[in-house]
Amino acid sequence: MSKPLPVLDVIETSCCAPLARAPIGEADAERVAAMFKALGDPVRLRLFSKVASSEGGEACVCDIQDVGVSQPTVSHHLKKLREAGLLESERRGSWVYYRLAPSALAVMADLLAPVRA
Amino acid sequence: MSKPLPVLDVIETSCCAPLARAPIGEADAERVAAMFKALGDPVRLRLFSKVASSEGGEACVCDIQDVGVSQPTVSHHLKKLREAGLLESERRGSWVYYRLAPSALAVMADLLAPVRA
DNA sequence: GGCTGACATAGACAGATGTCAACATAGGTA
DNA sequence: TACCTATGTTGACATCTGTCTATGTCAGCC
Repeated sequence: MSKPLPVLDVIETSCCAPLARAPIGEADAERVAAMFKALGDPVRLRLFSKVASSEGGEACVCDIQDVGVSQPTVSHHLKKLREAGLLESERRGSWVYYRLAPSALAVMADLLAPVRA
Repeated sequence: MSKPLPVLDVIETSCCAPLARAPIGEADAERVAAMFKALGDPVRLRLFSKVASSEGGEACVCDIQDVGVSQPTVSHHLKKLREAGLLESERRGSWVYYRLAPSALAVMADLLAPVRA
């Protein structure tokens, strides 16, 4: 197995086999679906992409909140992304900075990895 | 631009830059979010994984419908996966076979590719 | 202290979503 | 023809979700 040890409470560095390798289990499906669901909204996807692509790996809310919805709605979506384990946040002075959760991208990319015949 | 020509009606073989490379545009976000949204339900994720991991690359509905919900609900979810461009279906005799849409996995995996610093 | 800016929370609301039972359809078999 | 099996469709329902306005909280500045 390429999964040495389950590290943290959320999905860390690895979760399960690629979706195309073996049928995902019921419990794993629940957790993984929550991650994909978080990206399943256009506004959240844009916020996530803005954070992920921002210089220095983090972005202040004020830098990314121009997505066509109200400020509370932005805050609501960022919370969802945090709860899904995709983003982390930290307050510094007046501003709150968001950055990618360490292995969020890798976990999802692994799940979607094509299985060479 | 690395997007020579939009080929089909859905996202074909490529859509846009990885989420972590540049902020995704509004229109692209709409289309991509629909794909992730389709995987954002545990039942759909399991159905998708069952099809994707099935031998020969395709599976009859009767082989995958044991996911804890009624048959109409399974049918409903498979339709959603089809509409999202993730699965294709074909009727052969009494049975309907589902298989992975050609580049579905690759498109999503590319979007989630980490951008090496 | 009071004020202002940045962000989060609470509550309300319309619309979307997941589920089921009932029905429809399509193909095989007799 | 009639019947059965496999699957899709319809309509109804409760719940979830995205959005807003209003309000709260926290930090800096006067």
